[in-house]
Amino acid sequence: MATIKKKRIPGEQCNCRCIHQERVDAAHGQALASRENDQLAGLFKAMGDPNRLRILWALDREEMCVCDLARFIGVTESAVSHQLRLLRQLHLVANRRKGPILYYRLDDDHVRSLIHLALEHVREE
Amino acid sequence: MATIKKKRIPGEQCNCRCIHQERVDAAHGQALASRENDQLAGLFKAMGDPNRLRILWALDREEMCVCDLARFIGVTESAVSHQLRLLRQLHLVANRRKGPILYYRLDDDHVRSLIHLALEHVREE
DNA sequence: TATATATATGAGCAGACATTCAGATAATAA
DNA sequence: TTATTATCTGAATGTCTGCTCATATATATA
Repeated sequence: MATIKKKRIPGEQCNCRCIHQERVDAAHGQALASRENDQLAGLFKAMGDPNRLRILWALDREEMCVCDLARFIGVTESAVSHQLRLLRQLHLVANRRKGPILYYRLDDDHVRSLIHLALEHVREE
Repeated sequence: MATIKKKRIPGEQCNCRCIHQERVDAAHGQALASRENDQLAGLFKAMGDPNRLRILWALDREEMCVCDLARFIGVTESAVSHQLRLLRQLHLVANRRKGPILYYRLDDDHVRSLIHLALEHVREE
């Protein structure tokens, strides 16, 4: 019996594998909606950059302006501004204006909890 | 008074900004060690990919083999295997062998908590 | 008005990353 | 042994991303 050439055709899948179809079906049934999964991944990804994480960790203590944060993590204010925009869009940080200065703070208690929970995991090993 | 050209020299920073030096110092004093910050970011980043998140979410229900997961998320088994290696290294998943088949499962309850906590944040808006 | 400062934005680039393909291992059965 | 299957690994590749630079916008002051 000749080996069947298994080229993957998009949308199709061969059945010559050890698939537990009932598990795959169950997983599909329970899976998050694609949009929600992406939102969730987006949140984790936002927290998954060392510098953004430094920003969040710092803002957990007290509010800081862009200049402060730039000095703190050692990058340009532009870089910080770009990152803050992303964090703002995800409702992770918020700001208040005092004259020309914008003071940033954490926007959500979930962030705190997420960081501390993750820290537990990391410190466990 | 002529404007001073502000080229950033690595390691140096100008003092002509609205820096709240005491906040920067406090932030430095409280900051996570660089290594720990990177580990934490690594964990979030690992959870910050849509397909890896799908894997974790699925394994939260029941253990699955590589083939199942590949079929479930619609990528090659190779892709899943690469992702599982990363998740294994971070102690997010573990496996048990049954003959030639490796059954993967979540390795840590923190993962569950992290996902559900993050979901709360996402669903809040 | 003009000037200075704090922040934001867009372009461009170098490095990181997720995927696929081809081939290597590991386990099982004939 | 050989053949088959499940998984893993390395290389190649196209895409994403985080940074800097240059510039624009917004606020305050002279």
